Amino acid sequence: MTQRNSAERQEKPNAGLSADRSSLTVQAYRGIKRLITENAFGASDFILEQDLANRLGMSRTPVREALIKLVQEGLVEVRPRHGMRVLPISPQDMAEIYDIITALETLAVENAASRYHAPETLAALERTIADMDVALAQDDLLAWAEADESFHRMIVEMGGNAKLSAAVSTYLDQVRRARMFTLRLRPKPTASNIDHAAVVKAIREGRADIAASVHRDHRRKSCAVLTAILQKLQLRSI
Amino acid sequence: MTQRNSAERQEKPNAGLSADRSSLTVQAYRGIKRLITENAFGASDFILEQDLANRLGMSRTPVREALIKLVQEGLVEVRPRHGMRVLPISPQDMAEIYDIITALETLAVENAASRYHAPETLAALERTIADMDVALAQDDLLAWAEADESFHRMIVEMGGNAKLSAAVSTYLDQVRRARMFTLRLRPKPTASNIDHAAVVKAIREGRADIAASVHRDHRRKSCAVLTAILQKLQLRSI
DNA sequence: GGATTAATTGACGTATACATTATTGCATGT
DNA sequence: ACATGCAATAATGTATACGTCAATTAATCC
Repeated sequence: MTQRNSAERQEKPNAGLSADRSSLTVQAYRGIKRLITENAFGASDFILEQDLANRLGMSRTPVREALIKLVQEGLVEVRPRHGMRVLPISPQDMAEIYDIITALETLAVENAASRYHAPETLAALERTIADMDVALAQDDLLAWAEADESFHRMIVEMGGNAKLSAAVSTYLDQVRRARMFTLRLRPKPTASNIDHAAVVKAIREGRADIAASVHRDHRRKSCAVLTAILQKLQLRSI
Repeated sequence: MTQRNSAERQEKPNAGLSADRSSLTVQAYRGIKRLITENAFGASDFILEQDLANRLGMSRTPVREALIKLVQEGLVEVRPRHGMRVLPISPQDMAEIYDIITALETLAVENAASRYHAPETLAALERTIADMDVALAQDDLLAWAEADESFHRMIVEMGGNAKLSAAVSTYLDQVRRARMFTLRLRPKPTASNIDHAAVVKAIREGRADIAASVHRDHRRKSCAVLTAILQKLQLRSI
């Protein structure tokens, strides 16, 4: 009778968050993704499935399943007898991905401006702008990047298209490493918040076309800055 | 000893295309996708991993790996003790996906108009338009749909952003079933080719903004027609 | 008789075993 | 010394084994 006592507390509301309860496959997925963002493996060296399995304390099966997802999300590459590696990003990749992000976020912002938003939502949005200002004043670029990403995530969410949010999130993951890399190489992003504020204003006023065009410009500027840096450094890829 | 004979001929140069040489996982992927588009399983009934494995003549492992991909592409759903099923599409899903497709294709068309294209490319493009006219004249809606999809695929390719092409393709897969379903329920799409021709003309002339806005309108009209049908039929989902 | 609980079933998640095949290193011949 | 081919090695792709847990059925209690 190894059945666990049915009196055990139900954890339905917490289901998604409790790390233990989730399957090894998703633990592997999260684990590998984490290792990637923490740059635990030097760019462009290959890691074998078995090594990942050892490191994560599980067998190859869930690792393989996680890798399939990560490959499809464009985060890693798997070469049959060499293992997995983080996909390097060339300036052109960067440009292509940013093009897509720009189009998708612009759509989201356009939709967001056509919808009603609770005052708290808009307040939260403006809080991220304030956070960015503070971070910038303190020269805390990491905090700035985090707040910036929050802002973008929030306005995309406000568009009300879940599939769109998911897609944008995937593409942001693809360029995160490159963005972090350039964070200290780019001029202080002081102008960003002017754009952000303008977008929020347009959303508040329901001016979809203005919100869209401001946001499009905003992203295009970012893209230009980042790709320019990558190219200047003569880096074929990161 | 059911292992297949190792004396089998090498087909390296043909690797990607020969069905035999490709891994069972990709065979499973293609096989299941094919079964879906051929509507081999009635919408909304669940199929177990083992059943799929039997049907495809392989073990559960490659089936599971294929399912992970299909889930992530938004084509199917897997419920732990019920099996896999084709994801039903509600009118709202349809609208959300079309919104994304519209944004992405519009970007591609805009890019396409800013690039040079070989005369053969443009000729091939116009051939699909002719094909659609012929198909429509003969009331061959299936041929029409195929040519229409070719047209859209080609202009997206002409944008020159590979990741963008892949993304659009994924989203088109998601709505293909619904589109096929409505094919005979919608008014004859006679106006489509007017739009298509206008897009090609704008691309030829390098007028990115015109190409973009014409194409956006084109897709929005399609979306409106299709979602209207789904709603009229009171179908909560397909 | 209805509802709650216990037993049973069987599908899934994961680990492991195994055959295949690419890569690496070595030996051999020119 | 260099290229070529063969053997050894090792990582992968796939199958299979197995424990776990959810869903269903049987059984018990009020």
